Amino acid sequence: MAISSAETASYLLMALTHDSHSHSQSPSDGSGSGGAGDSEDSQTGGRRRRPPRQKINARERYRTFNVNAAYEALRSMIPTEPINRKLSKIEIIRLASSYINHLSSTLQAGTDFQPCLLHKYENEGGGAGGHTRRISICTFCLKSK
DNA sequence: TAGGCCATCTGGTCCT
DNA sequence: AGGACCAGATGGCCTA
Repeated sequence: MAISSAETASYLLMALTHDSHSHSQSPSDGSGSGGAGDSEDSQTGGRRRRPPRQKINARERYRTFNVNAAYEALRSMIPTEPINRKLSKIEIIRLASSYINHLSSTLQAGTDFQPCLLHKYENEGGGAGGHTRRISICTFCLKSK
């Protein structure tokens, strides 16, 4: 995947507009890496004839591309160390959620020094409950100094 | 080498 | 009817 996202986008758009008549090579046309790989299906031995899927596949690739672009946009808003640390999609979602909580606590607490901890204590009356509670340490609180 | 992650294909369902 | 969205299946790549 050494292709820039701009190139990928234009390629996907091309694939969409010129929908399907190209059985030619492309990063993955027809049978990429997954699935049954027989999008043509009816070759020599095949009896059934399914409608061509290239156009639908191209649309799905374009949709996936847009989803990934959204992931990238979200990723760019999450501070990490190092700044360009690779995050999986599930990490992006979890960290983004956590970061939103952190920012929200920062607003409520009026400080950016461990706001999540402060906010938690304010909300819960400082731990008057009798039983021990687990204190979850916010990743972003740990980093802030 | 196993496990995690990902892209792609595909069929189903819902919506316009 | 066609497109968007989704989930399952599958195979490739990468890392511990």
